Amino acid sequence: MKKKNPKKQSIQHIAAALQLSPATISRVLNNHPHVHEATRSKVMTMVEQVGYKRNVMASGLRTNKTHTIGLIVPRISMFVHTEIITAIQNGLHAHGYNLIICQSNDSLAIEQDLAQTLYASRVDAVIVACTLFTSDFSHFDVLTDNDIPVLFYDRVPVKPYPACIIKGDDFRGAYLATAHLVELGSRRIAYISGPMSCNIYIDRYAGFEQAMRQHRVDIDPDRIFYHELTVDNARKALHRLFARRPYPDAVLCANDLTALTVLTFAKEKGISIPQELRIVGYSNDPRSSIVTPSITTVEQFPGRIGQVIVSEVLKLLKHGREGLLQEMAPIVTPVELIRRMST
Amino acid sequence: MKKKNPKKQSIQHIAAALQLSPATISRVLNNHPHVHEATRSKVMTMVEQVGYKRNVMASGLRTNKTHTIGLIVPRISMFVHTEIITAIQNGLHAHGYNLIICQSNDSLAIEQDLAQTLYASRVDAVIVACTLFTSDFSHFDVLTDNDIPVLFYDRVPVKPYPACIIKGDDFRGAYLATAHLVELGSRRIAYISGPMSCNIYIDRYAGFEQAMRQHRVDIDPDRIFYHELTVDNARKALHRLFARRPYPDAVLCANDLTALTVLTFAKEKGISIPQELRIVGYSNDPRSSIVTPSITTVEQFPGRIGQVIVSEVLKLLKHGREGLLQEMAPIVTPVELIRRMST
DNA sequence: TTTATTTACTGAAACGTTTTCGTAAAAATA
DNA sequence: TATTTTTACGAAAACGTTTCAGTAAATAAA
Repeated sequence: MKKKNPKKQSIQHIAAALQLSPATISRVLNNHPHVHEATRSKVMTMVEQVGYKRNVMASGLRTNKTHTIGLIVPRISMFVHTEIITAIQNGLHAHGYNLIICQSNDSLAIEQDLAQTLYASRVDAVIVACTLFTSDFSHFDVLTDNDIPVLFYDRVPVKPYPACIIKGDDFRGAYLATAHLVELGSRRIAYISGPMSCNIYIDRYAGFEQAMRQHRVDIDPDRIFYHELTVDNARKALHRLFARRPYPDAVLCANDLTALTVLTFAKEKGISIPQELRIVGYSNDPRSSIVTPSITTVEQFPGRIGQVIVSEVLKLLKHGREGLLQEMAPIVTPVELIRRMST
Repeated sequence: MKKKNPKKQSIQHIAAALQLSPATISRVLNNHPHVHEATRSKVMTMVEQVGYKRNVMASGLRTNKTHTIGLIVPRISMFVHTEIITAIQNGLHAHGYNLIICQSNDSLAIEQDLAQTLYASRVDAVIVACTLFTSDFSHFDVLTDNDIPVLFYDRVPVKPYPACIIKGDDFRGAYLATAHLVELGSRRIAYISGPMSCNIYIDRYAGFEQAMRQHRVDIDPDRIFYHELTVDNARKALHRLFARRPYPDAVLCANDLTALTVLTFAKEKGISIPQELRIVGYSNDPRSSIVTPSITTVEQFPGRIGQVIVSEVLKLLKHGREGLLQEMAPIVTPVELIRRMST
């Protein structure tokens, strides 16, 4: 049973061994009609026997299809992205596609480079979650101009762009979270947002604002912060917030890392959660549920987002770009507020 | 500045436009010697102007190099793997390589399929962290037989296999953890291990055993469990452990998820940590540090493991397989015990 | 029976590179 | 000046597949 040195097997070797032409082998392999049943099985057994595997470079060169999808994401270690990527990877694999995963590290320069690289690889489609700072999207033109469909999710272009767009309902998520705080009685609500160059923070701010206005609660600009959502930045904001009284009675955070940082800070200062300060995060990072007290947050259902992405990508691959033109309206996926001990 | 319809650009179009032969363009693009400086710059400006990007399928077909590395991993969402993958991806990208990431979902059948697929894609090398249940490795033969180097990490073959092997010092990690517990006074130590089909659990058990023996503490077989490290399985084990007295006074867990489950269980039962029960985990999952009490665990330095993997892969790519033969000894990366409140 | 249609296959070109071999022209050497 | 060496480039083959156009045989229709 040991196949020693199977060596490079090509369609031609099979053809020669069977006294057939390469064309026939190819037809068998691609399930083309007009091939005799006897030859088909003869070929298949030989293919099995020598362990032939199609060379995707050769076939890709000929057909202009790689059966490979490119993915650009800021960081695969961010919880929501990890979950979404897992769903995408499993879904695409089930349909015979490979996935090339790239990380931009939230650097625009790297993102630009990656778009070029993925074009060079002639992937069949590209899925992108942008950098925090991507406001110009022309580096993706090389893809769209060459009929490689592009699909954005989560962090998507704010300006119109000829691509499929899938985003969470960030407006609603922030709206629900804010309304929840107000209904519990909070009035001095602080909001720690990400940079407003990114659609998700624009939308979340809008949801926050609308909830505040509808409930006739004033927004204190001194309690609003816009910056990259790192631990350091969160701590700086907290020092400002608790520099003088009155302290805020709630902090709405645009991600869970920031919410966790607020919780740690509160414990250090002896501020009781939720009695003196309520905390809400965003994304339902697993850490938010195991910490004490557990943190109220907004679930985005990353697995479902991944499935939507897969089905949209497959649609684009099947119908080419004509399907795109009418489908320019962004697809918005639902969110849900998860109430926990921090409120 | 708008480049409308740049259309498929090939080396031949550039050649035609410049009255040169494709060979010359190729030489310029690959920095070959013996090309006149004037023509070189002429070609480069034209390449820039029309936005030409090499078709890697064509060049790959010719050179048998794809500049793509395959990665097979049980789940990208497992913390250690997420970190390692991030390091690998960044490291390889810096050297001009793409990464195709695949998940086996801990299924041997999928892993076998993926090995085939990656061979079909003619990746330049494959990096693998095996399934929990991979004990036969012949499905990777298709790669090694065709001179595609294979590199295993973390979960590696237990039998000799012609591949580069990189593993954490699981023996030492478990030894340190166990010795730590014994030195604190624990004597009735339970150990929740993963299935013994996998090298990491074999090694960890050996480390546990050696520490127990050296400190002359008896191992009670009723307090040892071998199973997939899920929450459900952990809870079953805990029910058995706490079905009758005397209760264990420490639980050593082969991963942090299990340690977290033990912690939750103890809180439910009103068992005080660490006074009545000490807990140690493995891997330093971020959750283990933010929970109260924080959990003592073993740090594996995933970022460093990723760097080692990258440098070994690059070595293999540079020297081909001859370097492999002498280098068959596994590379072992260090670990460190992190003491926290749970002990 | 003859003619039209279908079936089963082959030959050859094409996809876009890289690379070997060959050959002029230029430069160095005699 | 004549000869050798070096430099700069072109022609063409090759990588392994797919597919178009074509053909001989088998089958169906007339």
